[in-house]
Amino acid sequence: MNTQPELPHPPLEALSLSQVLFALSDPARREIARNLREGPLEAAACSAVAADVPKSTKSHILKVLRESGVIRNEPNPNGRGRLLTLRRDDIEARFPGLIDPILDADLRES
Amino acid sequence: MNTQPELPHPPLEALSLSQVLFALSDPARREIARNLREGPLEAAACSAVAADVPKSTKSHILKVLRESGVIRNEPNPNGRGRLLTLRRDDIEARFPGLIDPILDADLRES
DNA sequence: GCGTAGGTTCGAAAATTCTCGAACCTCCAC
DNA sequence: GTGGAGGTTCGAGAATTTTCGAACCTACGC
Repeated sequence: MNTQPELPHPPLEALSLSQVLFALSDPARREIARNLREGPLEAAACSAVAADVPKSTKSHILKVLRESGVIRNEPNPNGRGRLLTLRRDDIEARFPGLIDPILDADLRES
Repeated sequence: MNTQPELPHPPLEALSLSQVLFALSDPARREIARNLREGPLEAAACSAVAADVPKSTKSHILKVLRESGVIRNEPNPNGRGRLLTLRRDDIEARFPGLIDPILDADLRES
């Protein structure tokens, strides 16, 4: 069985606009979120904003995203590592119309 | 004539998503932006997040909003004090659909 | 069993942001 | 012109965030 640690995630009602906006105010964190638009990804596969960022730094990035409720970070049920999921529906339920313009904007910029 | 200082404002093309999101990630700053939805206001009239906040602090709040391109802060052409304007059209042009969900969300929360 | 890939946590140092008093400026009322 | 209301800037200290190595953990391949 998989005994990888279950990390805490804020429930839907606890999502705070300030925290979500803050989490998404960083390009590296936003890039992760954008990577997850098409579906869940293994953390390892997720564009770590370049491979040269230390593990602990990447872990911190994921932590901010997770604690703000932007992503879910769970043990990968059928495989190694962890599975990242964009909490799109939750964000949409709590802050309608918010997430798409944010993720779309980056596409235009680059 | 009015010799009140003209403060620098980023041009439309220079608006950065990161800066805008960061500026709006603070409730006090967001409240100012929300106050300006219906039109420009004198800075003094703008809900300073309570009257007990020191002038320099309020000035700093306005600075973050101005430097991120969220608001305009100009000498009041016909009157005392300064006039604050939400740069709604600029933000909308650069980041379509972004500003309304953010400002709407707070209404629901309170 | 051993090594390694993938990942979290804990400190501590560096960088950024926030807060606010003091000094200063401009306009207006008197 | 004096005074005060409205507001910016500067500087310093407090608080928050970021970065990253070190230590540690689990799952997997061999």
